[in-house]
Amino acid sequence: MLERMIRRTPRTHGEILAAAARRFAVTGYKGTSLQDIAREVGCSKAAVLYHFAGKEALLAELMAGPIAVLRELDERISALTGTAAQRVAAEGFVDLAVRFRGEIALLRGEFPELLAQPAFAHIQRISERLIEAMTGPDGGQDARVAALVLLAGIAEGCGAFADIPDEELRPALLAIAQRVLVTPAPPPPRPPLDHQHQD
Amino acid sequence: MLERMIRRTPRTHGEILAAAARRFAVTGYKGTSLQDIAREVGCSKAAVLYHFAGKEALLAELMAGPIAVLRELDERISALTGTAAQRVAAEGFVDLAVRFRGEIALLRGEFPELLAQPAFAHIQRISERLIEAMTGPDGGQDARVAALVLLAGIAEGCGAFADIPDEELRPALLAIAQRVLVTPAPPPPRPPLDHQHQD
DNA sequence: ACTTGCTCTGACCGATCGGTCAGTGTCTGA
DNA sequence: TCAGACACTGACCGATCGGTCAGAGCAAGT
Repeated sequence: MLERMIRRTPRTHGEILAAAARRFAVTGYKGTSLQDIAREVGCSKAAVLYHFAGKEALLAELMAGPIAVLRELDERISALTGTAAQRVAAEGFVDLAVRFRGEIALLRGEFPELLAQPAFAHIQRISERLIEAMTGPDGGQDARVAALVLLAGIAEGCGAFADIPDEELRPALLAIAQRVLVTPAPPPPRPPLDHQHQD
Repeated sequence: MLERMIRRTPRTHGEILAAAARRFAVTGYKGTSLQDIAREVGCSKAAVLYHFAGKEALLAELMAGPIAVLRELDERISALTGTAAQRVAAEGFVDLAVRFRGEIALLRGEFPELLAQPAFAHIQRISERLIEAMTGPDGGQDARVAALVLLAGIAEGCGAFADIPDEELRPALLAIAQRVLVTPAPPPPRPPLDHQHQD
């Protein structure tokens, strides 16, 4: 009887996931309804719920990649201290941001609330440790401000650089990180000629 | 007869506005319902709608201050070019961010969608011009990335510094801006010793 | 031909959203 | 004393949200 929406090729898991990512990136997580995603795919809302346990499950699967890398980075940093931790944190986060900029962009600044959800609770703690590491051995207020501005700027901004290939964006962000992070005062007696040294 | 919620002191315009700002700052604009605001004030949702035309009107009034300053900054910049525009843009935006960090924080990264609303359409254009000015005379890709990361970092991060007084936060952010923004290569004939030139 | 299992549908659920409305208590000036 | 403005209420509206459900269509196995 009702043949208007006949299924010729079944929708795949990944097809829906990609559509969700596209919508989330445009209208944010909260701002995207399951109806929107279904419309993008060309199926019913119920079909989306058939493939995924719920809206949260969609987001969780979308973020699984970057979250795994973030945890890995956290573990690597926790074994370090001082400038070593600072450098690894900055480089690691830049790498992560460049590689997963699509995923990060789709959160759009809804971090605070999304992180409040129990499913992402540990991310909150990791990003705090990341900022602490980026703050560096200096530990002063200026260093803390610099670390947070850098982290937020990269996280929030990297989604806007869709037109820049990875191999160009990464060094650009790394250069910014080197400039912005407060490194401890030059320890050896040395004329502070310029601001660009340290590997 | 129904005296359970007797009004002893009428709610003022400002009282509701302040409550809305508090809630928006915690749960974001979309994430805050009129019910939430009413609960914070201690009145009914209808009372909130009595004082304000709608949810949008609340946000508009809350953002009127920073928007006015932003427009003023835009006008000041439009009369300048090159490094002068770059410096004024950076300093002006830092001032704005410090002064209105509460208001900026409550947008929480919902900028993209909120700016899409016609009421804030001009803000979109202004921030684009601000980035262009911050990019500076260099105009290269790296300069553009630096400008956007700085802008996003300050906008997104300044809300997190509620514990730092204005007179400390301002110089800290200005120092970051000076470090991050790509200034034109030293103009006089000079050996290009390091890697910071490119047009 | 019949069964089984997968994919997907429209209809429907309760909750919540922004917003409207008729009416009610309180204060104030005439 | 009373009329009117003001501040505010609970009830209610249609829309939309995330999510559930019984069953239809279809392909493959037997």
